[in-house]
Amino acid sequence: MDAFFASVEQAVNPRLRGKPLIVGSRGKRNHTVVAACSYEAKAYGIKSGMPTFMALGLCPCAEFIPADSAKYMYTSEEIFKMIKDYSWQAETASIDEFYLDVSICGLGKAITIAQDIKQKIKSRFSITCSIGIAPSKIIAKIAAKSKKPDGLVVLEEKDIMSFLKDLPVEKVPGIGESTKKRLNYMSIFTCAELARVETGFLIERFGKIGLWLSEVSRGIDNSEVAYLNEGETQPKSIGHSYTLERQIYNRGLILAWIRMLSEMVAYRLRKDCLQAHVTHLYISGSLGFLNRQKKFSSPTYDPQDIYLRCQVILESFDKKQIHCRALGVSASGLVPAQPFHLFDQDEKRERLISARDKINERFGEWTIYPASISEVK
DNA sequence: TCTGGGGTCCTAGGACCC
DNA sequence: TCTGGGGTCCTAGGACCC
Repeated sequence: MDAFFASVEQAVNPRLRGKPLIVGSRGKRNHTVVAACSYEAKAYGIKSGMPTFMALGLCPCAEFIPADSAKYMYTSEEIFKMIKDYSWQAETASIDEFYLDVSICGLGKAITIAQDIKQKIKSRFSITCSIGIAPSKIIAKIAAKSKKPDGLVVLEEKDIMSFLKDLPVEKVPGIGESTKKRLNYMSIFTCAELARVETGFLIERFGKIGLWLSEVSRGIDNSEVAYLNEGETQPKSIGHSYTLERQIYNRGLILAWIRMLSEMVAYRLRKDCLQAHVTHLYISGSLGFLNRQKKFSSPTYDPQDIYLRCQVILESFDKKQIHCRALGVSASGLVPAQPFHLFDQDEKRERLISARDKINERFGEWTIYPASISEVK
């Protein structure tokens, strides 16, 4: 999709069309970054990932809308339902990117399918997308990105090398800031230059990534598009984090935030019918970035357990006073949830948690919550 | 106003087991 | 006499993506 979040907002709200629009990742304008921006905003030099205050500096008249992820998720799912009718091999790569393997159809048919998809998306959602058609996933992705918005780029096997020739290495998805710097330091700036380097040398320098770099610079990517229904993909981790307005020192307040995040993580685990063995706690502040994880023998989706586990991890941090600016709680080592009725108390606790979920689902989240989080809610 | 929040994958070292 | 080798699991941290 092109400028996905911003396009969705402009589609549902005619007042925003034709205007520079910034979709922020959180409710408040300050203290957040640009999650997406309209093409009108891009014209001012605004980019996603940029702090909002900086974006507003470039274009003070830009409209600011807080992100509404439920809306984007719904649109994304509806688009995928449309796309998967064209092939058994259809994959969701992210909220606004999909892969479709239509290689059996031949190139002519592939182009027709692409035009068809573009037209359907436009008529149903009033948003545009860019499509790349190529022999591999990574080349198709680069092709799609090369002509936005509303593009359709076809790259046949014979065109790939000339297409990649002058492409800066950082345009390849998977080559980020750090790898770019290392490559540039070796005087490697384009894919053609990368392709000339010996594979062995790249492996020596970059390990497993080296082999991938070597292949991708030659347009080689043998990864397959996933088959539909192929392993209902279960998340590997579930987490929430929060950046505070300013540093806090008060241990009680830090614990209240941890409790709040534990509640959010545990709720999502229960929604997905999962339990977690591993709890992660991270805190950034004056001590730098602290990130610790701990595996526990019994899996849980009980917010109280996650909170207590975080406290165990917190103990392992420097005992000195912690100054905290941002904090996060996440859960991994996920397994399907099993009701555990080993003791009466467990069963009572389960009933309590599930009753609370029902109340909050019916009357709104945080209708009932632990008193200990009242100061941060 | 002074840089978010949600994830995935990979690597390396230490602990531990047989 | 004076401590191997192979494997797995756990943890921390880096890089990357949208």
